[in-house]
Amino acid sequence: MKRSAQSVPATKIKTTVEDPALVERRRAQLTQAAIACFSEHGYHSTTIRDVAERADVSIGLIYQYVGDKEDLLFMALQAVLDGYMRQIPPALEGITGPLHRFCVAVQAYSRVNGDSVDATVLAYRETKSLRKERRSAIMRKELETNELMAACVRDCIDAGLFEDIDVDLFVYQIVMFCHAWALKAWHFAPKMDVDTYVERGLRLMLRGVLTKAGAKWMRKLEASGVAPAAPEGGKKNAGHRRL
Amino acid sequence: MKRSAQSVPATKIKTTVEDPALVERRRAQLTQAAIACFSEHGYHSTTIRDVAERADVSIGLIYQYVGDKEDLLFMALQAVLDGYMRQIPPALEGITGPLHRFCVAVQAYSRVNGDSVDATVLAYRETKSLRKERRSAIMRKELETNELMAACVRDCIDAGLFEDIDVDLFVYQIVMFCHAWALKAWHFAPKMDVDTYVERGLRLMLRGVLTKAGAKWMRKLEASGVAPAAPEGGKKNAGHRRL
Amino acid sequence: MKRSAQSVPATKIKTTVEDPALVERRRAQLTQAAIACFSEHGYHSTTIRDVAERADVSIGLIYQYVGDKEDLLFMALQAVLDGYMRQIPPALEGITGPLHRFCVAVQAYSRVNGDSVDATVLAYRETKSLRKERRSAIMRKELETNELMAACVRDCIDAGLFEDIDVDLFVYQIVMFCHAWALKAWHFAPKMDVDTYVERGLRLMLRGVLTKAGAKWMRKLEASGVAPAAPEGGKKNAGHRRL
Amino acid sequence: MKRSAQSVPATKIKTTVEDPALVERRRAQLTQAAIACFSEHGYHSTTIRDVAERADVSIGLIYQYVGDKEDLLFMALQAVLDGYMRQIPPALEGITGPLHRFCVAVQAYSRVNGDSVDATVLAYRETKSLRKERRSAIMRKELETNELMAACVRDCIDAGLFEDIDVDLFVYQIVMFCHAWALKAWHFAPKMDVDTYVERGLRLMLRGVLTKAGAKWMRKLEASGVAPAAPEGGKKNAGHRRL
DNA sequence: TATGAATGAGGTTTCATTCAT
DNA sequence: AATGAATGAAACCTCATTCAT
Repeated sequence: MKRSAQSVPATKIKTTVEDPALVERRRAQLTQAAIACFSEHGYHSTTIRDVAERADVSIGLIYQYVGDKEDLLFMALQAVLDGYMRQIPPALEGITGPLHRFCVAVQAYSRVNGDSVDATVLAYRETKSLRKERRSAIMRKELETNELMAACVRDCIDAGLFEDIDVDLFVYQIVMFCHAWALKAWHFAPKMDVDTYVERGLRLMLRGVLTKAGAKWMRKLEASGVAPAAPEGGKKNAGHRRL
Repeated sequence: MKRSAQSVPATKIKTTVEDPALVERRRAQLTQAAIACFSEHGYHSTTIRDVAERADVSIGLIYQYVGDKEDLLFMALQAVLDGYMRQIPPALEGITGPLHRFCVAVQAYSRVNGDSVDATVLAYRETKSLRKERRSAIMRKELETNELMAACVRDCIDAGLFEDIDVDLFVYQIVMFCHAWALKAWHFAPKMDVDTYVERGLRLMLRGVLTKAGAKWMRKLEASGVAPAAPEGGKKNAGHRRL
Repeated sequence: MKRSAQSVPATKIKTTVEDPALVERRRAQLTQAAIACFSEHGYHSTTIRDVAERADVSIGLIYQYVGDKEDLLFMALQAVLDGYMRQIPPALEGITGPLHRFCVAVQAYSRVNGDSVDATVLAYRETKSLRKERRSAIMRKELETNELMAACVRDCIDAGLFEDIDVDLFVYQIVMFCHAWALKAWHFAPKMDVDTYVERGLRLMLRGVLTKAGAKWMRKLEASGVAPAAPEGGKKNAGHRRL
Repeated sequence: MKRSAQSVPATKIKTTVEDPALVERRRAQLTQAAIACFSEHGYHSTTIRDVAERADVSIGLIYQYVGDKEDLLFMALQAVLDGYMRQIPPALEGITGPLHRFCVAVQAYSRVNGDSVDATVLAYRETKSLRKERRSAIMRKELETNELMAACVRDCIDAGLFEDIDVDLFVYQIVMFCHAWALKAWHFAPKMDVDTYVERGLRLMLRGVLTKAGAKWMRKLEASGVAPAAPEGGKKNAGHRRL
């Protein structure tokens, strides 16, 4: 007696609730709870009851806003990626110098990443737990985010500040470097804070990429404190740490 | 919620079988099957029965060589990391030039990685599914592997071929870059092969690191074909910008 | 991570147990329990736990011999219909007179029916709870059973004992009449026993069907006590009008 | 497992609405929707939401006119049986000849049955899903309906048109024969239409029951076209309709 | 009177693990 | 040492029913 399964776009999520505003609010609530639970114990080890308790709702309510558990994962991963998309553009607002924009973009990226280490790790752990169409949707979102940074890189190249490098590869190198902070937090967190981490890493990576003109601009930016400055003192971890 | 079982080092695995040679053989067999299954479907979605069938043994037999399912995961992850440890030293055998050694080490690393993409992804997905002590054991193993490359880097610095960089950070940058091939295979695999990928990435990363002397050596190595050579004419990839 | 679904004949039932003899034995055990439970409370109101308890096995065991709850229903209904198929032929063994065979077949049929009133009712209640292919399999079985009686009817016609009637319709009339005993047990059971019921009904139905020759034979059979005899003096039922 | 609620006659249904006309209207609306849903998917597989949607009302509204889901089933089954009660008497209006009345009654009965095959099947499937008191109420209704036909039969006997048969048994035989059209629609519907079915069946059944006088009358009726006529042509389904 | 979001008990099913053979 | 049938806890999900609006 199964009811037939309409072929809906794989990214639409079932709900029995009619008020769209309510749906949005509840979904946000559930997504937050899901991110917290999944980050902590992983997707499979988290029960629906866990999420319900975390969100302070009943189990039944969840299934009024979501078709199944996987939907929660999908929503969670989308929200994580949306975080990047949402934070970078505002950070770039009003900034014009291409190199400056690039540095700010990386900084913004690394901050989102640093603020939600668990969520980033979650994305690496559980994206494969989604069925294919949704996995693709997530990947597409990742590429869109990368594109924000890629645009900055291209501007730098066009402005003669960067060598004519492989943009895609370079951007992914930066992204992976940022993610490494989250993925290898057990290694880095005790040694330094995110900003130090990014600062140092960026300097390493930029050295091979900046043109002479780019290097000159960089020094200016460093002087004004908006770009990775040469470490003024105790290299390894001046005493911060967190996580 | 049981934790410590102090008498037994957390990394020892229970068995009811007495012949150590047999234990070793069976465990190897199970580990291979586990890696295959876990890589394909993930740890949680794989059943003991799946592993038993893949290993062509009975379910009961598994529990004679293993205490529980998590042991299989532990064995699998260890084996994956051991792969790196096992492949790099032989590759370095007989090679003396520090820069040459560095390049070969990276190459060896990236090849293990390229040959077992699924296993690398597995490590990222499922390390957190281990209980803490074992997670630490896995991390320790990762650091040991990194140390193989770190030694090469330090030699290059000491030989004046590399600037005086943050070794740890640089090594992790390379490692992450290699892993990215596996983690983002969906993005890179359709565009190029591993060797091209590493070649290009390495060149990007080295430019900021080589001293003048290092750069000279590099050109020599490239000429002799053992190091990332300037692309003579892009293959799949003729249209991309590059360094 | 779903495993692909082979298209097996819709009537094959999944098992994880390898020994076919054991499978058969356990399935029989489960089928009996299922018939009992389903007859008593209906299919939907019966829980798997109910069946497990009735069969004195664990819940898990059931799922080693059966794919899902519907399989239990299918097995139950098949077993019910098989009952008819199994009982009628032996009853006809050695009997040669066409009219005699017809009477014995009906008698056998009505006895199976009378012995498993609940099961017959179950078939009427729950056949629709099966998915289509299986529903068809059950219907096919019903027709096969009817064919046993249809053959007798045809023989009677060929022997000139029955008029040239619509065999199919006549057989179904008899079958429905038998089933009515079960379906309307609340009405008939307090008034008479099955044999009386069939005897009377049969006489009603035969009167319109027997040829003169048939009627003569019938009287002989009645005299020898193998066919519905004229009631010599109603039992429970002395006051009722009768044929 | 709760049972009796003695104060309220088991057939009274709870409502929070005071206007009796409204109650009646709404209940009729709900009953129609319930019959449709239950016939289609069965009682247990139908959700209250299904019924609400079919009736185009809210879920909450249902519970203002009905105590629980079983009430809907009860109302539905009552309505189905009422259908018979409602259709037969008008059909008999003005007809005086006992045999004529009998034939018309059967015809009317079979027509109700033929027009609501699903509903008849529903009654067979789900009557047992009612608690006992209500089941009895339904059975009583069935007997009342039968009584309409029994009266005709008795008149025929008294008029010397029928032999002195067991009225109760004969009526049930006819009723079951009619129901068989619904219950075995999968078998009969492809072969003939209801009227043909009833016509043929009735002739079979009447032959054993009509007295000589009855038979004469019958021929008259057939001649005037109001009774089962001898088939004029192609037996099996001259090409009419089906289910 | 009408609505529909919220609840949570309870059902089906899976699967790690045990243990008799 | 090897097998695989048996177990049952625990997970996901449904849906009758309530109640605030």
